[in-house]
Amino acid sequence: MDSFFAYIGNFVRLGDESREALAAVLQPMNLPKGHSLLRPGGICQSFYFIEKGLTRTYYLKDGKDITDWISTEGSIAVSIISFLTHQPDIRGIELLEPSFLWTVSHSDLERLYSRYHEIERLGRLLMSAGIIQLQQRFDDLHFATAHERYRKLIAATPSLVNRVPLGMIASYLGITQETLSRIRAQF
Amino acid sequence: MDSFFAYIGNFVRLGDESREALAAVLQPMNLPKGHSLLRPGGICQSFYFIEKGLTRTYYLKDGKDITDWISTEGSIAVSIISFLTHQPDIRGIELLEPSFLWTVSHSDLERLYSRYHEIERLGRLLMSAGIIQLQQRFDDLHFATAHERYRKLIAATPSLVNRVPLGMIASYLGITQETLSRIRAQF
DNA sequence: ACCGTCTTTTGACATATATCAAAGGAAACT
DNA sequence: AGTTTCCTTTGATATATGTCAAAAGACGGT
Repeated sequence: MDSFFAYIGNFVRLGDESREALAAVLQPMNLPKGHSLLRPGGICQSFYFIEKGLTRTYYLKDGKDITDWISTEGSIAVSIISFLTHQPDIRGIELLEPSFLWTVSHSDLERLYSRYHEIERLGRLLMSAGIIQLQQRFDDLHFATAHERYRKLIAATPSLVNRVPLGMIASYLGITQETLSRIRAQF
Repeated sequence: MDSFFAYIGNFVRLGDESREALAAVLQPMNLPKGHSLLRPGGICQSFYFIEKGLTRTYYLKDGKDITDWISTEGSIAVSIISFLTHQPDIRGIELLEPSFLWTVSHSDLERLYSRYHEIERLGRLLMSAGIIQLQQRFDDLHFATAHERYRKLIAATPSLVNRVPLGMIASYLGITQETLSRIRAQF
């Protein structure tokens, strides 16, 4: 639980009351590799803070499996559009490694938002951080070559190369597995 | 001002007090075509609600002018990373048509966030809507062809074709002007 | 109405990446 | 250890899009 609050601490300093209220809704989960947190086409009812482990968000497009996002220790896994709109979305979430997660349900979070201004602020800041992340990834996809994108990814999270199958990294970068294999072959 | 509050009303129903506090910080601006709301490399100190007119957010990459976002009547123009982080960013904002805008400064907004839980909530919901928009655009860039992206854009906002130069639409779609011209030539 | 500037189209060619196919390796299960 | 399944590499070819260049067209100011 400390790792979760350390993460939260990057965004806001909670008072005792709201901190305890938030702690009270956290659900610990210990799950095996391959476990599905959300099936494609379902509604994302919770977000997951990853204390230990690795997840990916993915979807199927024309029969191909596309990795949309990879979440590592100390970050959050969620199907964001579904979580925010409460509508089904094509994205699913699965564990790439046995993982220890803290779960927060949408309904609990809504209740906390209404009751605690501080937590509403936390929500705003988490969303803001999400926009920044997504915008930066968007810029990369828009105007960096596949080669540059791969270099940036391994610079940011070197361990992924050994933890995530090549095909998943490739679709995350917006290229095919074959192309990534060739990029890799030239350093 | 009504158009601004109509927009806000999509997200949250403000009480009288917070509504008046928000109204009090709105600054109307009437500006000519070509006016620069933010110079590339500057810090985005405000966001702009467009009551009438058209803006684009852009940046320079390797000497090329890239249109990052186009904002039309009834939406918001802002350089989001700079606005949120208070850091300089490569993006600038300019008017593509003479426009009537409502400006909200970052510092006013921060004060309102702290004072009114309702406005903090509004901020959270605006950020959430921003993530959804950006994610959908990201998905398109990732896995729709240039042809599909162009069709979607004109389906969503047909008037843009006549209001925005081709080169700007092309870079917004992530392709060159020549490619877009050719796409257009085949319907 | 004219001139200069900005915008769009068209052409020839180059290149990055995709697709299809098959073989080689590595990991997992019994 | 052996077998199945998954993962990665390599090859040949196809395709979408980019780049460079120049002409044609539209627009705005005087």
